[in-house]
Amino acid sequence: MASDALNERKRIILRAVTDDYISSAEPVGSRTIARKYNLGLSPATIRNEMADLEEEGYLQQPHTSAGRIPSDQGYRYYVDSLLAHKTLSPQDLIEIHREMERRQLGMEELLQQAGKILAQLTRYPAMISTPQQQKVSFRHVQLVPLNEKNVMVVVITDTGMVENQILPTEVEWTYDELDRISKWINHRLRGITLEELTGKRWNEIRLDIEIEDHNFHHALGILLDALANSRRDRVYLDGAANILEQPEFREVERFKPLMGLFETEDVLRKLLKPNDKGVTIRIGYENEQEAIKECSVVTANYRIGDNAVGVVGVLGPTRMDYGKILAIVEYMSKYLGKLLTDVGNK
Amino acid sequence: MASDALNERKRIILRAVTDDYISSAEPVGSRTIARKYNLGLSPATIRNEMADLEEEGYLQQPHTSAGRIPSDQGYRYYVDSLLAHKTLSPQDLIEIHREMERRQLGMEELLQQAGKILAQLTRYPAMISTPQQQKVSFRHVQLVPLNEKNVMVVVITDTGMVENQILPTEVEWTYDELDRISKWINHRLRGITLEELTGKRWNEIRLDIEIEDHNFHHALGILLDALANSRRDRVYLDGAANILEQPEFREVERFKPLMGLFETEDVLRKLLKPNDKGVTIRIGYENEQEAIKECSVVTANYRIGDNAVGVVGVLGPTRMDYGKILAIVEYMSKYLGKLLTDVGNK
DNA sequence: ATTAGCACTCAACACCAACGAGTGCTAATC
DNA sequence: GATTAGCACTCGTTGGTGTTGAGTGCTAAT
Repeated sequence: MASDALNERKRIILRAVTDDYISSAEPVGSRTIARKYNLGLSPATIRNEMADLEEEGYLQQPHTSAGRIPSDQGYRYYVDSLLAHKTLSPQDLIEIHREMERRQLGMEELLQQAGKILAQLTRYPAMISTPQQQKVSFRHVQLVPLNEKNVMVVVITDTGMVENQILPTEVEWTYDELDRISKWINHRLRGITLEELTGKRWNEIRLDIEIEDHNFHHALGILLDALANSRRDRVYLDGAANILEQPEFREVERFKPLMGLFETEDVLRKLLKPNDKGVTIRIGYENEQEAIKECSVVTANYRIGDNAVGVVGVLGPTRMDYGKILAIVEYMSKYLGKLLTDVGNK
Repeated sequence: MASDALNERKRIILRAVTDDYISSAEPVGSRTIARKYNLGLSPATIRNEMADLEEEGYLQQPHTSAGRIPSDQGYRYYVDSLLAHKTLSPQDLIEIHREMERRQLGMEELLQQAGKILAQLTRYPAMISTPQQQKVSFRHVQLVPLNEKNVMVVVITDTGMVENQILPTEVEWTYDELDRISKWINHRLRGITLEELTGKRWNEIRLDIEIEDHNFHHALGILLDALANSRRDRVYLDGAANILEQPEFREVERFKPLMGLFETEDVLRKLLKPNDKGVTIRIGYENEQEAIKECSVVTANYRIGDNAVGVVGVLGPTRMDYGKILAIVEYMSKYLGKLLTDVGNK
C-alpha cells in the first residue's frame, strides 16, 4: 500500500526475511536476521524496521511472540522489486534436453514429458495445457464407419494433435462412401482454421456440402458442434504428490481443497489461461480459486510457430523459491515451444 | 488358519465386529456388541469368543485395553463366508443409466464417465483400464505427412479406440503418396488383430510391403514396434480425493504412498489385471504393492463383445463396505461392457 | 456353559509448570 | 537524531502428572 518507496534498509530486511522464510518455513525473528545476514545492524534496529514493515502490510505475525512472515503483499514486492534473476544450472539444462529429446515423441507425449521434468526440477506440481486450437488448422480429416448409426471422425491438426469424435448419422455408410467424403472434405478444408470454420466461412462450405452430398449435410453440422464443444483443451498434471512434502500441507484438511482442484481439469485449465505477458506469477489472494488462496502459481506461455498458444505452470505454497521456479518455468516454456514448432510445422 | 470351521456363534460375532468396525472405524468391544446386536449373550461370553477369534487370527487388538478389529484374515473370511449379497438400490440404477447414456459418448469418454460414477457411488477412488488390445483388430489406418522427416500414423480399432504415433522416415512423403499407401495398408490389414500382426502373419505381410513400396518397408517396421510399445493401455482414475474422507488417512504420511501410486499409471495398470474370475477382491496384504497393504481393491472385468477385456475397480481402506462396493463394481462392469459392445461392434 | 464381579491396562485428555524465542518499549549511547 | 542495550512481557511448545473411561482377562458363582 502507501507508496512502494521502501528505503534501502527496509528492502534489505524484507528480502532477508523473505529469503529466510522461504527456505526455513519458520517465522523469522530479528535475532536470526542479525545473525545470519550480517547487515551491521542490531536486533533492536531490525525489530523497529520489521514493526514498520508490518504496519505497511509487507510482513505479518502469526501470533504476538513469534517472528515475522511475508504477507502476500510482501511476496508481491519481493517478486517485483527484490528478486535476483536466477538462471538454470548447467546440469539442469542438460537434464532437460536429454529427457525431452530421448526419443521421437508425439505432441501429447512431449507435453507430458515436459510436465514430468518440470515437476521433478521444481519439486512442485506442474501443469501443462494443450495449445488453444482456435488458430490451428486442419491437416487431415478421416471418417470411418463405426456401426449402423455412428461414424467416427478423426481430425489431425497442423500442430500434430489428433482428435476423435463419434458422429451419429441417419443412414448407414459404407467404408468407401465415407472415404470418398473424407477425401472431399480434406480437399475442401485443409489449411482452414477451426476459428474460420465456426465463423462465416462455414456458410459457404455448408452450401457446397449440401450440393456434394445431401445426406451428409446434417451430420456434418453436428460434427462442427461437437468439435466446438469437444474437450480438445486438455491439461496434464504431474508431480501432484510433491506438494505433500511442503510443511504447509501436513494437515490433510489443508490438502483436501487442492486435491479437489487437481481432479477438476476445468479448473486447472482456468489456471492456465494464456496471457500477453510472457511469465505470470499469481500470489495467494491474487488467485481466483478459493482452494489456492495460500498458494502461488507461476505460468508461462509457450508458442507453436505463431499459431497456437499453450501454457506451462507450477503450483506451490506462497512460500516458494520464486527465483528458481521462475527460471525453470520460463526456460521450459521457450524450449517446449521450440520443440513443438519443429515437430508440428512443415 | 486352522480349519475355517468357525462355529455359528463365532461367525455371528465375527460378522458383528466386522460390520460395526466397517461403519464406525473404531475398535469394537464386547459391550458394544452385546448392546447393539442382541445376540442374547453377555459381554463376558462375547469376550471369551473374541479372545478365541483373536487367537485364531481373525481379530486383532490395536493395544491391550482396546476393542477388537478384524485382521486381513478376518476380512477374508467375512468376504468369503459371511457376506450377504447386496443389490443396487433402484435410485442408484437409475442414476447410473441416466449418467452413462446422457449423450453419445466415445469410448474414452464412456470409460471416464463410468469411473466418475463409480467414484461418486462408492465414495472411493475408482479406476478403469482401457481394454487390452491384443485381440483387437484394425479398422482403419491413416498416414499423414507431418514434416520432412516424420509421418503421423493414426490407427482406429474395432472397439473405436484411436491411437496415434509419430513415425520417423528417411524420405519426404507427399500427402497423396501416403494416402495411397494408407489405402493399401487398409486393404491389407483390415480385420487383422494386433496380436497376429506382431506374430507370424507379419512376415507374410512384410514381404508384400517390400514389393508394394520399398521405401516404406523400414518405416513400417518401426510403426509396428511403436504400436507394440505404445501406451495404448491407459488407466482412468477418478475420485482420488474421496480417500481423504477416510479416517485412516487423516495423517498425510499415510496418504503419501497412495498419492504416489495414483500418479503412476503403470502401477495402476498392474492393479487392474484382467483375470478369469468375474470379480476379485484383494484385501490388505494380498496386494503386491507396498503402498496399499492397508487397502482393499475390488475389481471386475468388463468385456467388449468377445474381443477385448478391460477392468474396472475401486480402492478403499480394508475397512470397506464390501457388500455395497461389490454390488456396484459388479454391476458397472457388466453394464459398461454392454454399452461398449454396442458402440464398438458392427 | 454362562455370566457377574473385579482388578488391571492403557490411550486420551486436561492441567500445569518451565522454557524459550521473540516482541515492544525505554533509557542510555554514539 | 539514530542506534542499541536492557528488560518486562507474551505466548506457543514441551514435558510431566493425574484422572477418566473403555475395555480386557480371570475367577468364582450361577
